[in-house]
Amino acid sequence: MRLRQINIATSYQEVFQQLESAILKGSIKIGETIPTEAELCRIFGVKRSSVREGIRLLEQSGLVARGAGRRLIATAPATDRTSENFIRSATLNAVTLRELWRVERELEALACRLACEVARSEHLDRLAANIKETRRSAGDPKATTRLDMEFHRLLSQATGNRALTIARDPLGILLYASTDFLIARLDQSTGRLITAHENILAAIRAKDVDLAVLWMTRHMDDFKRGCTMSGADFDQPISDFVDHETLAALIRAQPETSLP
Amino acid sequence: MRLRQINIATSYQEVFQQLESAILKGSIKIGETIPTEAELCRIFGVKRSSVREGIRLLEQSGLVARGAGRRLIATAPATDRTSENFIRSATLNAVTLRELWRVERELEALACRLACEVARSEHLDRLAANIKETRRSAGDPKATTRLDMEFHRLLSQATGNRALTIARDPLGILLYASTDFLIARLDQSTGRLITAHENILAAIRAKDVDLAVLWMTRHMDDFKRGCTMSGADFDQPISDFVDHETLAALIRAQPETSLP
DNA sequence: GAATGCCGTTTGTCAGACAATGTGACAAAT
DNA sequence: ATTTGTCACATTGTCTGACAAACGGCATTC
Repeated sequence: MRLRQINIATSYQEVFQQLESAILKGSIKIGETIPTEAELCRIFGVKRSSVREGIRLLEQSGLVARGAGRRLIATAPATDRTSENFIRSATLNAVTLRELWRVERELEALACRLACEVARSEHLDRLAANIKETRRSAGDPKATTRLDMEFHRLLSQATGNRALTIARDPLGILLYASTDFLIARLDQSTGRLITAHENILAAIRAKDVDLAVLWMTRHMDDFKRGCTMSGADFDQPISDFVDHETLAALIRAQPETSLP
Repeated sequence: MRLRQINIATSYQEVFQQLESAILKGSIKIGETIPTEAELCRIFGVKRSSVREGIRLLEQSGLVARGAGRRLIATAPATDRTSENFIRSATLNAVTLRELWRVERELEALACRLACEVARSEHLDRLAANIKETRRSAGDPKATTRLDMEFHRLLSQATGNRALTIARDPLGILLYASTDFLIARLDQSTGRLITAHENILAAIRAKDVDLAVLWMTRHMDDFKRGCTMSGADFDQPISDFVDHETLAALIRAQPETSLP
C-alpha cells in the first residue's frame, strides 16, 4: 500500500493556480483584462481577502500587471522577472564572481556564433549605434559600463534566440552591477573595450564565426583581468560587490527587453 | 527644473520590500522565523490584510516558506523558483524547441569542460550510479527519460558552478518535459544514450576535455535527431509539446537541488 | 474641439471576528 | 518507558462589513 503526502491548497493558492493555468493555456489571452475582484469572488465562491492574496501571487509571478485604470491585465513575464529570481537566488547562495563570469563567457561566445548565422542588419545597426555612443562616453565610466552591458544585451537579442536572452540577461545584470562597484577599472581600458566591440561587430558582419568568438573571448578575459587588477577577489560572493538596493534599482530600470 | 516620475508603493508592497531587503542583506538569516503577522502589524503599523498580501509576494519569490508549525521561515530561493519563472516566460513567449536546445547544447558542453577541471569523485560516483540505473531502466521509456534528465542535472552540479546550475536547470526541465511527449523516440535509442553517458563520464574521469565535449555534443545532436525522426517540428513553440499541468507537476517534483 | 468637473466603479486599507490547525505540556493507558 | 488522549494557547486562513482614494468615462463649459 502506497500512501502519499497530503497537500491541501488554501483558497488563495487555488485562486492563483486556476488563474495561472488559464493564462498559460491561453483561455485568458495576454493583454486581456482579468475579471474584477468582485467578479472573481462570485466565480470562485470565496471572499475578497482570499482573491486578493491569490492575485498577489500572480503579480509576483509577472503574469498580471496593472494596465490602464487599475484593472489587471494578463501579461507575459519578461526577462526581468526571471532576472529578479536569478539574482535573489545567486545572492543568497553566495555565488562567486568567477562562477558567474565563466557561464557568461560561454553564453557570449554562443551569442556570437548565433549572431553570425542570423544577423539581421537592423540589429547590427543598433550595435553600431551603441559603439558610437560608447566612444562618446569616454571619460564617464558609469556611462561606459552601462553601454557595455547594453552592447551585450543587444547582441543576445540579435541572435533571435529568446531562450538565450532569457538565460543570459540576469548574468549580464549581475556582472554589470558588480563591476559598477569597481568602476576605476574602466578608466584604463575604455579603449580596449571599444576595440573589442568593434572587432566583434565587424566579424559578425563578415559572418566570421571564429574571429567573432575569438574577440569576444578576449573581451571577456579582459574584463576578468580588469577586475582582478583593481583588487577584486574573483572568488568572493557577488553580494560583496553590490548591495541589494543597487540591484533592485537595476532590475526595475531594465528597458523591458522585448522578445519578438 | 527636473521632475521625476512619481511612484508610490502600496502598503503591501512596502511590507514586501522591507522584508525582502532584510533577508537579502542578512538581517534576517536563512532559516530564521519571520515575526508573526500580528507582530508585523505592530512593526509596520498596518493592518493584517496588508501584511498578509505582502507575505504572499515574499512567498512567490521563494524568500519564505512554511516551516515547522505554520510559522514562516526565511529561505534561499532554490533553482526551482527560477525554473518556474523561466518556464512561464518561455511558454508565453512561444520559445521554440530549437532555441532551447541550442542553448542547452552549449551549457552542457560547458558543464563537461568545468567538470573535467574540478571533478570530485563523489560527484562522479553519483553519475556512475545514474548510468547503472539507466541501464536497468531499459524498456521503461518514462524512467529512462527521467534518468537522462537527472544525469545532466548531476553533471551540472558536479561542476560546482552554481551559476551554471541555476541557469541550466530550467532548460533541462523544459527539454525533458517536451520530449516526454515524444517518448517513442527513446525506445530505439536507449543504447546510444547509455553509450554516450558512459563515454562522457569516462572522458571526465580521464580529464580529457575535448573528448568529453565531443561525446556530449554527439549526445545532444542525437537528441535532436531523435526528436525530428519521431515527427516533432523543432521550430514549434514548446507549448505545443507539453501542457502546463505537466510542467507544473514537474517543477514541484524537482528534488530541490541543493547549492552547497 | 479641448479642457474641466462630476459620478460610478474598482481597488487599497481598515476594523473586528471566528474556525481550523499546529504547539507544548501533562495525564492516562499500554 | 513509550505511546496515546486531552486541554490550553498561539497563529494562520477565511469571513464580514465598511470607507476613502484613485481612475475611466461622460457631460459640461469655454
